[in-house]
Amino acid sequence: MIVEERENKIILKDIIDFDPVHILDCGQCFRWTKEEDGSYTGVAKGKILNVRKNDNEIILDNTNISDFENIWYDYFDLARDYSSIKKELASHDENLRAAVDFGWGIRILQQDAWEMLISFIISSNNRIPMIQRAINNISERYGDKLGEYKGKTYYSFPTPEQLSKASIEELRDCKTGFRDKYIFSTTRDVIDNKLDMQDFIDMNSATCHKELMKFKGVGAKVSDCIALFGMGKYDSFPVDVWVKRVMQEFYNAEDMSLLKMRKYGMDLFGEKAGFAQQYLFYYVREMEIGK
DNA sequence: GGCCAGGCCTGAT
DNA sequence: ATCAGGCATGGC
Repeated sequence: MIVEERENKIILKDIIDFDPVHILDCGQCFRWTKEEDGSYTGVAKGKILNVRKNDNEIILDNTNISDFENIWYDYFDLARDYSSIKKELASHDENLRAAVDFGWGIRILQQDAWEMLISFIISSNNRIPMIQRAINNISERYGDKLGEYKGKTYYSFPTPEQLSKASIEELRDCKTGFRDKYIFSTTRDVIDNKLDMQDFIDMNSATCHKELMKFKGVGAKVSDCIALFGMGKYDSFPVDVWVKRVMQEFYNAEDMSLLKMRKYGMDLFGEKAGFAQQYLFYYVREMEIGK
């Protein structure tokens, strides 16, 4: 990969295993929107970024070399060798090979742990467009105004302190539905007990998973998503309705409870369970397999 | 109008 | 430990 700096842009040449559509539309993030020109604009770490692909180049617009090195390099997980991950998964079984071939450009973003905690509480029994809307509402009302890009205003995701200003009713007004009280409780928990998300990151996967479930609104699946997308726990295996279909259609798990499917997936794919899950999720959701 | 969505909580067994 | 039933909201 070659990194070139231009006016307000970073160009990544000879980059492999990177496709903005696969990465930003595979359900792991909720704050990226597709522009009319096919590029994606989103917010992370208090910055607005636009991403697009041109042949074999990735163009990061509205940034500079300093932010690329300090923020986006890690955010897009560019230090990781996805070719070897895909090779290992593809050799595991034919279904995984098909899933990896289909979502070849997926990378697991290194997102903010606190943002993942609240975002995936909102995700429970919800749909992705509705989740995005609720998170945008929360960011607009309680986050910081970051600026404008292509005529639209962007806001940061609120800190625990900022979100603690919201009442349950105000959270309901953000279209969080019945999850309003969970968000309120979790935020109070973090503030009142001075919890540091870094402490969860420092735990081993099993402990982290168990501790996250102590928050209201966080069950096994939501805990796995927070650990996988916000805490670098790549052996997590979130089982949602789509992965449930995968396990039933591809892995003979017809009569298994969700909790047993989770353990089964972790046993099958080991330390790469999270990557396997993400390729499979994107594959079956796009193909609508099992629906 | 019924069903479902990146499920979780509560209460009953 | 496991299993119903309920739950906001909106698209199909």
